[in-house]
Amino acid sequence: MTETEIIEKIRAKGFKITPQRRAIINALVTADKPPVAKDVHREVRNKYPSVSLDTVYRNLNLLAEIGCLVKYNLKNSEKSRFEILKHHHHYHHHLICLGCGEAVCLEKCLLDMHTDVLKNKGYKIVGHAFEIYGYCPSCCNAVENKDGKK
Amino acid sequence: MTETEIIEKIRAKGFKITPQRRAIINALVTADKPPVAKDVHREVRNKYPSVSLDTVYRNLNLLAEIGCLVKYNLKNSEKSRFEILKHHHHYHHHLICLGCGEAVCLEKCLLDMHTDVLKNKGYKIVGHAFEIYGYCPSCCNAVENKDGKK
DNA sequence: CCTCCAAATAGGAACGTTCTTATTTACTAC
DNA sequence: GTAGTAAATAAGAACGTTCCTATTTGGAGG
Repeated sequence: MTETEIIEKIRAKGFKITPQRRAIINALVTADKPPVAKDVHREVRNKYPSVSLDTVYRNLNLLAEIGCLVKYNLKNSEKSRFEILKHHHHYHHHLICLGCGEAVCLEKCLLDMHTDVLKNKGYKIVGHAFEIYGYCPSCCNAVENKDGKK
Repeated sequence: MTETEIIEKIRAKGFKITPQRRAIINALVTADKPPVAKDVHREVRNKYPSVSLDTVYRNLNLLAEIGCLVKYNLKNSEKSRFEILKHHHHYHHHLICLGCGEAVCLEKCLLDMHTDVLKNKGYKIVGHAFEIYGYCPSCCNAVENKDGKK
């Protein structure tokens, strides 16, 4: 997803385009790897020194809610990372070592993983979590426009 | 898993049995639903009023590391819940509403979900995360005893 | 161009969780 | 039993993230 597409989507949902918001989006699309909030904050401060960390978080979460990026925690309660959605690849699978915390990102999708990938990584699997995000029936009606927000 | 089995496992891994630890385990196995850390803390303080929250967290994380319970966050960065492993059901699947935050625990396993469950819940799915926990090849060697710890 | 209002912001407080440090305690071997 | 040692503890500081409040600002409509 390009910077322009993201800005268009924000506008379409009825949110405003602020200089801080632009700078945050720019930091995200130009990052080499999914940054943590502080990376984005540091980057944005180069241009706007008074931007608050809260503003960064608010915008990262907004972008996640409208489906422009995915937010994920590699290990339980480590810092969150924020990755702009390229193509339409909503899946995000990780193979995480409980010993050292190292995470391997898996490019393949769910079902393939079970058959191929897991066998070949040499990991000893002790558990997994699979969570699905969406809108429940009663929220679905209110979701089309900005009402999807909390 | 019973209280006795858990204590045996702790001993087998070379960790010590303290009164606080016993009380924490007891609070976990007698809870009706997976508690958050504060629930456990409140419960344990009835017996040992000076137990610190840190001690509760340290023990909950230890129990997760040795595979006696699962720790999970329903929505991104909500509080963690801690569930004693009954049977050998390592799977933990949730259907989470991005609108209201309500979570439905799914009893069925991964593959079934795709075919049956998702269709019938009336949720509009916008994404999911699937994370696998285990030990990487280089950690596997050091895992048999307490070296599996950080 | 002005006005107006919802949305966005900065700053700091609050929350959940982990870390640090100094002290105490459970187990082991004598 | 006693001594020695690694592990566990309490207390509070620190960290990542969210919330609260008062102020400012983007953009729609006159």
